[in-house]
Amino acid sequence: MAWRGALAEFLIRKLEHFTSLSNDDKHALDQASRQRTRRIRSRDDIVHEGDLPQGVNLILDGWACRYKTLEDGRRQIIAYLLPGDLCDQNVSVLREMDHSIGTVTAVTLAEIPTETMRQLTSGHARLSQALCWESLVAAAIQREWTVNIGQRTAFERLGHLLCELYVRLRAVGLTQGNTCELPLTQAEIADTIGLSVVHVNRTLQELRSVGLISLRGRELTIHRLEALQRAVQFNPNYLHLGREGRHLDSNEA
Amino acid sequence: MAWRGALAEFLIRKLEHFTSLSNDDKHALDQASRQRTRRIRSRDDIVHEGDLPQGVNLILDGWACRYKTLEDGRRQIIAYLLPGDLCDQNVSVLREMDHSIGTVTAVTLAEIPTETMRQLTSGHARLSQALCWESLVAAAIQREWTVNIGQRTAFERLGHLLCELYVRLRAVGLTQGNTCELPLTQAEIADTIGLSVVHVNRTLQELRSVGLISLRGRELTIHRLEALQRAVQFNPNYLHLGREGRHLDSNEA
DNA sequence: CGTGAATTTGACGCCAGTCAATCTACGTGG
DNA sequence: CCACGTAGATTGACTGGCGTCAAATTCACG
Repeated sequence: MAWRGALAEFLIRKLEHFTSLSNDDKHALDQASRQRTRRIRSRDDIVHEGDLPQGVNLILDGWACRYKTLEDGRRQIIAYLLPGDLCDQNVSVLREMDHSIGTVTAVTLAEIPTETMRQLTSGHARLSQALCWESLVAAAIQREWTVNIGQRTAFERLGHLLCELYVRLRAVGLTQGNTCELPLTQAEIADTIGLSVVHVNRTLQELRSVGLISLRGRELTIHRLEALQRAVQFNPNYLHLGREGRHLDSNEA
Repeated sequence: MAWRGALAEFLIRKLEHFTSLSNDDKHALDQASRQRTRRIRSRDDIVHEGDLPQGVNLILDGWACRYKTLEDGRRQIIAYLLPGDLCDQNVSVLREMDHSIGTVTAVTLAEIPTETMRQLTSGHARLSQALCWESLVAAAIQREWTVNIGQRTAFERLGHLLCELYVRLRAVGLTQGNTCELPLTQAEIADTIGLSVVHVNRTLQELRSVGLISLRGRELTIHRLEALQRAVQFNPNYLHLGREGRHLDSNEA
């Protein structure tokens, strides 16, 4: 696999869950990722609400999140940005960010200029569709979060979140067997699923005590993924990882 | 105003909150809306989860909603689609709908074929940006709903929803003074903001008793919009209605 | 008017929040 | 190498917002 080690490695892996890309596509993506990279330390802000949107950010390494803060300090984490995730392919048409983006761990990201994005999509039809797919999936995840927070119990919410993160990490090759990293504090989890820290703690213990997961340090293990999925009604269809663009595939690669 | 009465009237009005469109742009939009229109009766489904996505739907008249149902019957309304709203500009790259779309009232919609959309965006740069803006705003609304359900109290959630719907309707000219239609049952409101019907009922009474709103039949009046906005921390910036594309404006219209 | 849907009300219970203390892990400086 | 400081995790006691159940009332409409 020639693209292991490419800066855009995780993005390429993710997009290949939709369709296969040509070497030319992959090369173009990797080149775009090399123009300007930045390293941001843990728990720091990348973008502030109110900022003028800049070009597209691609997470190369580490975890970040979108979040919004209310006047009285309540905070909601709106999305997690994992390696291979693109932030805001088209935000540049907006004048002002309506939320912030901050890091969870130290993050390396590629800043892809708007113009480079334009070239990428206009010159590579397949790639353009794959990028479109990636932004549709991001929207689908946001919708699923609405369902998760709106309808599910604490137990289901938390289990659902863990399932999603595990499956998304697996899609980019960041799991080892049934374990993956989970660099979130319980306070961050709480702000993600609309619960208090105390209740997150108790619910985690419940998930552990029924033998579904282990969580020690920053390492999550899901012992029985199928069982967990059933218990929390996690249906991965919204992640659209089933090579839905397979009718577009060619053998050129 | 030449475009009053155009089928795409509401969409045009909405897009003009972003930038001004040329007569050519408006004409193209209106033509696209005339190719195929459909009428769907109240409380009926337009699209089912699992369906193959079809072309783009434009709501010409009436209210619809996106929703998702869990196995045990719990339902979450994920978004409201109001006149002028486009559903899924690019879904055709997905193989399967991950949620359903149903009507709230009787709805008239225009089905715009994928190919027509392509022509619209490739031949009209300004329009293309405006449509991009509209889908970014839809995503921003979805994020705000996550915040709303995740962090706010029942009182705030409900007030916030009412503010949003009022402001969105006003943006397409569907308000009269400080009143607008609200064709939702309390059960639908409950499934929207993650509360029980009973509690929605009590919270509505609370909003009425403090003199912020009236709601009789299908008619909502917000007596003191500013006060309501403050009381529920509604900040309309996420709707991006401030002509953020104004630097693109020309005088050609 | 009759009938079912929608709204409203009351009583009661529980899930999850709050407050506050304790424990643990870990990095830092003496 | 250990004392100490701090962030994060955990626990217990208590509270309250919101859910559930069930009945009553009003509304919409044929």
